[in-house]
Amino acid sequence: MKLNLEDIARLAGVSRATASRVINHHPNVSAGTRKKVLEVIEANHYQPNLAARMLVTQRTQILGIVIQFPEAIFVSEYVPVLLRGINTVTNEHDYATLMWWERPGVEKERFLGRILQQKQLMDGIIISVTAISSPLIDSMLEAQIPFVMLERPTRHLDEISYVTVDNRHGARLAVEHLIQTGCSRIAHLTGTLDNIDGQDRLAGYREVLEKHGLQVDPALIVEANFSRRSGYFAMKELLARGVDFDAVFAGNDNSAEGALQAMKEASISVPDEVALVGFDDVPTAQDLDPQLTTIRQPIVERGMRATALLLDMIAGKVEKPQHIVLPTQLVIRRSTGVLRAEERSEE
Amino acid sequence: MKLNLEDIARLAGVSRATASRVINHHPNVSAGTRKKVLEVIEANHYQPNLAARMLVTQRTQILGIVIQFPEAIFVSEYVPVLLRGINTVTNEHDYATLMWWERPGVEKERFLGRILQQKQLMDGIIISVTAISSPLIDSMLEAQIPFVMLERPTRHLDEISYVTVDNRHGARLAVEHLIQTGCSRIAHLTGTLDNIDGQDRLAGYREVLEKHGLQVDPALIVEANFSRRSGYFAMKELLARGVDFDAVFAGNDNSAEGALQAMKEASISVPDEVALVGFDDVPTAQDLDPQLTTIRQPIVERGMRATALLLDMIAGKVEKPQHIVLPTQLVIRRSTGVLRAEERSEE
DNA sequence: AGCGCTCCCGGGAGCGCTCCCAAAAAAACC
DNA sequence: GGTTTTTTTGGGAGCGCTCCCGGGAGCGCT
Repeated sequence: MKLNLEDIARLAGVSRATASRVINHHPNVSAGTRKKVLEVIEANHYQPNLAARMLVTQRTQILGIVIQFPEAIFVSEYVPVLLRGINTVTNEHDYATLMWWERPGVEKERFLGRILQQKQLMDGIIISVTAISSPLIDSMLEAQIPFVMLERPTRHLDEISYVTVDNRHGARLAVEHLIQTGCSRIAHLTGTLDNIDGQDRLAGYREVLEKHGLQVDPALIVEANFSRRSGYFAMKELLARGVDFDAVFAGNDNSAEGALQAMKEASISVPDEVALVGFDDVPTAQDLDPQLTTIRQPIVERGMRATALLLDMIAGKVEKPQHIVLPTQLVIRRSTGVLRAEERSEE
Repeated sequence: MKLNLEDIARLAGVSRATASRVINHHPNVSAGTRKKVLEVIEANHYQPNLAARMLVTQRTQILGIVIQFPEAIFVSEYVPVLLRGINTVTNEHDYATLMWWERPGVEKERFLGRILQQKQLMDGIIISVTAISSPLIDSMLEAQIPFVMLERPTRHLDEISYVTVDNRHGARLAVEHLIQTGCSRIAHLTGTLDNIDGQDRLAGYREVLEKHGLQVDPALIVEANFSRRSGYFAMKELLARGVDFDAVFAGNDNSAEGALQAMKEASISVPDEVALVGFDDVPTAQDLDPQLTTIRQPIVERGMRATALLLDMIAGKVEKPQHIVLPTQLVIRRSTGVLRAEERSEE
């Protein structure tokens, strides 16, 4: 009962080739026949068979998204916002997205095997990994499948395209801001440290302290992993250490939120006693009490640019790997005490 | 350079048909030729072309997952845990998953159109919607595509398969427990109320109160939406109302967490002054301080069962729509004050 | 030896589409 | 009006696979 292109062509009184042209928006079809064919298609709710099309075009119109995040980070706001960015572009280009979500450490080989096995289904892949060195990357390179990373890789830099943000610069902005507001004992709750974003933010933090002749006190650095809970416990740990501090630069907004909660429980006032800066500027950063000063990274754009780049690569429009670094910017809110309530900047 | 089945057959000295039999584990192939063919496949890293296979078998080996959640709920732990359950089964059966995530209210028609357009790519679909009435359901029924819902639908009950949990019973357990521990002014922070799960939990709450001759006080019911933030603000709202209460039954663990935070800020002790019960038993329920008494629903199993059912439907093993309701169970922890620390039950 | 039966195997059709190429029609030009 | 150019159309091959069907080899039995 399902009609195929042949049927449509017959009903419209044209050849299969012409009907195909209409469907694929080829220019050389007269207005009359085009209209005729479209009517028949419409009347019969015809939809071209995608498998057949894939077979001959060697294109699937599907993009893979590989996310190697632990659940704790998967549930952070970063992921859905990123997905939103990716989807914006895929939707525009009629691409579907095949999602691969791997919890690190869980059946690693099988995961990779499965991706490799189904790689034909995807015209290209967007990869976001927390762990810096992943066998995935090597496999992708070997498999010759177009892919774009969302983090700066540590190896094969000149063979891999990626879209990232200027984490180091952002971290510098954060710490500079804290210093300018008069803080001198600045703690850092790190991000995931086998993740390049986390490393870069830590590096930026160190850099600014050194530049200002402040010593980098290991007692002020607590390792966390970008999750809210880790921020909470890192802050508890920091408090337990009994060291003196007047500001906290958290690895991201999530961990900042956790840290804030821990400070509230310890009756420490933000920003009066301790200034707090996050990173990312996820939507909820503005909803915290106090509103969170943070480093904005264009998450949506990060996803969009990566996707657009990937599509260009698939289309053969990109000759050599592209490295895109999006800017970060300081967004000042209440948690660093600079603004009085009436001065709060609007979005 | 890419080999096809023809090449493999030639290299192994057999016909294409025989090579195909080997690949598809057909029985009638002699051990010798099977071995031969497998060797050639192995040596050349041959992978069958999925598009061609799809074209002839009419199967894609892809499952669609449609999630209609706002971002706030998407980031709750429920989603990744559910996905984990689904993936467990799809992985076992070599199915890939195409994910469609819709933020309610955002370009609804286009979303539906896209799914319909690509429905051929999916052998079946798993649907989880917050909004009770969704045009999606009607479209799916009309499109004759096998699907399983993760919530009990309100219409077409006898045409739709679903896997849900006994929300109402769970809610009853929660409130009964609170009453047994001596609470009488029990507040409820509802779940999303245009969601059937949320409705059922509210209904269970009402039912138990009435059964015990306690009046259902509207002042004790605050609408929330399953997100942590909504729980936080709902609790603030409840406190602002100035009504007396000695227990809170939250729509889920996330909102319970938010409520807990609000109570901490208001210096209300849980469980000493107010007992708190959640719903879901997500992993972090045990990490809260105090650990959260909650109603456990088998989230992973919910995903697994739905997926398994869907695969059975696709295989034609299911003649009429199935309705699966998984049990819920009370998990008592510190937040209802029943257990002293040394009595805490282990998992 | 002859018969029937099972077990293996190969030939060939066909899934539904795109795209090349050549032919036909239309348009443009002198 | 004839010729060249451009535009529009159709025929046919081919993408890589599965599966039906029929033929042949091998085996056991009378």
